[in-house]
Order: sequence, then structure tokens, then C-alpha cells
Amino acid sequence: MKLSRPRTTDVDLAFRAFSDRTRLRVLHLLRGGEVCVCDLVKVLDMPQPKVSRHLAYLRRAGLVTARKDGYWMHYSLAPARTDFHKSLLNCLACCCSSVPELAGDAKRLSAACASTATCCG
Amino acid sequence: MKLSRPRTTDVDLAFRAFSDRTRLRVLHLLRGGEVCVCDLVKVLDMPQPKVSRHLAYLRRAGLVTARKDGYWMHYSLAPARTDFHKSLLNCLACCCSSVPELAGDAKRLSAACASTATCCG
DNA sequence: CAACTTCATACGTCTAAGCATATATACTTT
DNA sequence: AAAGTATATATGCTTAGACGTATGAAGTTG
Repeated sequence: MKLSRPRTTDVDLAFRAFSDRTRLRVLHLLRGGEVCVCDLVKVLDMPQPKVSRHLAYLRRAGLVTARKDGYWMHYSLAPARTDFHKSLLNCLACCCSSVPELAGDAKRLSAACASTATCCG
Repeated sequence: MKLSRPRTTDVDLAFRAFSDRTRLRVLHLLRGGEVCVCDLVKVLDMPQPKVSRHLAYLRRAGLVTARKDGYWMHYSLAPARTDFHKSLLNCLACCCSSVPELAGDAKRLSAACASTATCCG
């Protein structure tokens, strides 16, 4: 007989989502409003499939929502429905100074969105 | 040349700590005050080395502190020094209803501490 | 419709991490 | 000091998950 492992809850999914550096960076970038995948790829300087894979995880965990617009897929933070979700987003707001990449990410995102060579421009 | 991976931060350690069901249960049990390892073992009904291993993780992540008293090692939640840490503990408080084991754990802990066959008694 | 762009997913590989078991350490009691 | 209790760690195994690469699907433009 196989040992029954505990059912995976939203809480598990959420904490696991936050425990990967790439996903944490994505979530942090989305705090300023929706961003399309191509801009995330530019800002994070990572292969597109890697970014998409992490976005899929965040979607499954209910942490982000996607909106399709022509070529582009825009992602945003899902509105917090529970107190737990709110606290989690609060953690996100608090960890800027402790995670080295976050400041640079925010800067590069503004730059990318200001440029004309982007879906935002 | 090897690809340099990002340095692991306290934030990473903390989120990873919370993303394991066993550690989440331990942290939740400690919310009521310090608990010794043998009681955690009873309440969680897990092999002692497993519990100790997770406690070691939580100690390294700065989330719990240990106090030795004769036979027994008492663990408690580390006081939150940062806003991030506070938010994280707040998540812990919010997720009771979403994680099925937590309610039963709390009950079994009271029972264990009320019994005479324990270090608390 | 053919070429091109954006994004998602499938596949195989490799590493991180959880587990059970065995063993070591620290302390107490006799 | 010998036996017993509580806790920590070491070892080997197994699985989850992150990665790069290749490919597929959806939409746009000429």
C-alpha cells in the first residue's frame, strides 16, 4: 500500500511560488501593473520559455492573471481574495531590500517601457 | 566557466521554509509558545529524525530559536526583527483554515501537554 | 497563404531536497 | 561507569522541480 501524501493546498502552491527567485522577481515586477511576456524576458534577461514556464506556475497557483491582446500576453497580479493572500502580497512588498535583483529589475522595466521598441510604447 | 547562481538570501530561506507542509505545521505549533522536540514528535506522529531535520532547517533560516533544558530541547518562534518577517508570521496566522492538519495539531498539542507523560507535565 | 512574431508546452537532463534508517552526542539516573 | 532518554546528524535512496532546447499554437502582416 502506498503512503498517502497530504493533498497539495493553495497555501503550499503559494509558498512554493514565492520560494523561487525568478518567480519572486516576476511577481515583484507585476506590482506596478500589468506587463507583457516580452518585456519580462528583456528585463529578466532570461530565455522566453523559462519565463513562460514560471508564469504558468503562477497562473496555476492563482497568483497572476493573463490578458491576451493581439501578439501580446499581459500578466498582472491577481487581486487578493483572502487574508492569507493579502499577507503574502505584503511579504512581497517588504522583501525589496533583501533580494538584490529587485531594485535593478524595477529600473530596467521603466527603461523598457519608455523605449519605443516595446509593446508598451 | 561555471554559471554563477544567485546568492541565497534570508527571503529565499524563509519562503522555502514555509513551503514544506511539515515545517508549516511545526511553525504553527510553536505559535502558542515553546514546545519540546518529543512533544512535536508525538503531535505530528513522525519519526524523530525527520522532525529534528526540519527544526534544523528552521533554525538555520532564523525562524526558530532553541533552548536546552536537561534532556529536552525547547523550540520557539524567533521574534520578528524585520517587516518581512512580521508579514511572514502573519501569513502563518492566516492559513489555519486552508491547511487541513493545523486544527488537529493544535488539539493534540494541548492534549499532549495536559498529560503527565510529557516534559511539560 | 506564406513569412514572421509572441507565447506556451513537451522532452530529456541534472540538481536539490525530502525520506527512512542507522548512528553519534549530550545529558541523567542508578 | 553503565544503562537509559532526548536530540542531532550522516548516509544512501528516491522524487520533485528547474533548466535548455526544440517544437507547436495563435495571431499579424505582406
